[in-house]
Amino acid sequence: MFNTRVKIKTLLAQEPQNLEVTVMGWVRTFRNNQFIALNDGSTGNNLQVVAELGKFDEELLKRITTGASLKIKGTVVPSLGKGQKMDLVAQSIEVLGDSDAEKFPLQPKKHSLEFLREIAHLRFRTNTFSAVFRVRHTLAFAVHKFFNEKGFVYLHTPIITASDAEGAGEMFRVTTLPFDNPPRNEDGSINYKEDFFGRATNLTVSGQLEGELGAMAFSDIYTFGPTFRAENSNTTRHLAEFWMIEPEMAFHDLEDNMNLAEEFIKYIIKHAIDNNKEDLEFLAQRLADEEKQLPQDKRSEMGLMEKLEFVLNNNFERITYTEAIDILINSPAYKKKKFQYDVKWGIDMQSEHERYLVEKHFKKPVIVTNYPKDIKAFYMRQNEDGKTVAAMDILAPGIGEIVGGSQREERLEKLEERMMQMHIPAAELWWYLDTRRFGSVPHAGFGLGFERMVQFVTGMGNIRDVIAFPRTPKSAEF
RNA sequence: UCCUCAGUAGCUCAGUUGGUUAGAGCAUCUGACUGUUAAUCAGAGGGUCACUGGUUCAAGUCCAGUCUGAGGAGCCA
Repeated sequence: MFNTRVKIKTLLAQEPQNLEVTVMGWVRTFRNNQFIALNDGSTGNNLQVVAELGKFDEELLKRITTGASLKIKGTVVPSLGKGQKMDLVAQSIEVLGDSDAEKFPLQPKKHSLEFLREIAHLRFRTNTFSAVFRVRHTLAFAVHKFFNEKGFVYLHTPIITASDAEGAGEMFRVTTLPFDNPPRNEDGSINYKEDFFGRATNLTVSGQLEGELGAMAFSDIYTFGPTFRAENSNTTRHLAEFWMIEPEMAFHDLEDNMNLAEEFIKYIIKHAIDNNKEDLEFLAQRLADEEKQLPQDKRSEMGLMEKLEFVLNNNFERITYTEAIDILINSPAYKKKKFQYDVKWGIDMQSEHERYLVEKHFKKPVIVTNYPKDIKAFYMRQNEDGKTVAAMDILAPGIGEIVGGSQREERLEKLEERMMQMHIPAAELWWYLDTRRFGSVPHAGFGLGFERMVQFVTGMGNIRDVIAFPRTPKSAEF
């Protein structure tokens, strides 16, 4: 029976009044052959356990090494030292699992994030990663809480999909056919009729199309699940496997969509501040220390906590694509030819353009709406001007696009016409088009990259450090 | 995929115009000390200089290729 133990978070919240308790956790450091910093992951803070001199035999003390797991019974008393309010004076110490000090890779010192990525199975045991993943949990929980409170239905859309029509990127093939000798048609092409599903299948790149089917019955649904892109992307903000949140709402237009997205983002940030203040403060300090090494002009103007409070207390800037282009063309940066890529109406904005708008011009999250139809997906609702669609992207400082969404084209003829123009096989998507045939309604939705949200809230610069076991090109360890 | 940079001890790094036995801090081990806060002090051990090939009397250092990692770009969330 292990359940009689007290979690360190619970213990540290109490006053030290000679309580007798049992704790379990992992050794962070063992100082002076006397003081054990014990952590059980319930909080970033360690419990200081005091092993009084002469009370325990040498053989046991030698086994108290960084990384070892311990069960300790003792009495909680006010600490004589300065760094903590309480000590657990040990009566008994049991080593549950040894950790060979010569082989355990984590040391009580600062490690590079790159190195920790190589030992991702152990990095949860560091201050930084335990904070990041507690915050990640809180954010995930807040996602469900937000939508649940609003009466959304959590819809589990399929991971394996037969449609490759979304056009959201390269897909991973799912098959049970043998690679060395697949069944073939007479013309030499692979015969997918013999494959597991009787057709070619892939891992999903988006649950949106299925999400729309749900919205046409429940009014409001959201998905929150793994999403896969087989792009050869090597950046600090792309993963081959990531988690995406995709709400879809019937009887919503573009403005409703923006309102919901903004409220949603603020809600989950607030939830993290309310529930993980210590972790966020730790991460803020980490970020500040890291930025001290940068030249002044590369440092953030705001600390992490300030940035989050700022986002909560200010409305996101809302501009149309056309206005965004005007701002860029009239910017000092453009006039001084600072942009590598030219700006004119119709272009797909480059990272440098988005960064300028968000980080230099507005200095806060920006929602850009009504993009040219030629650079956006087939399902977005066509505007009256004949040139633009009711799309909206939310751009966040330091991250770039964090949300991509739109009001959907609910008019069957318009949708079919657009699919034809963009060479989307309508026959394959008969089920999708059926929603426009039977009780079609104006509706809208968006996709939010969960890891990018976690990056924004934790201040972590690399997306590989906010997902437990990142999948990127040439990397699928663990 | 493209561009740039990097790969030297378990970790973080230094290593001069190519030249004797490749160094430091931390970690580890041994000992000392004992109310410490990444404890401290003394000593010791620890290297396929990413890999393959080449140039040279001589390569960690120069050249080519490969692999891996990082940053930026594209694709996007």
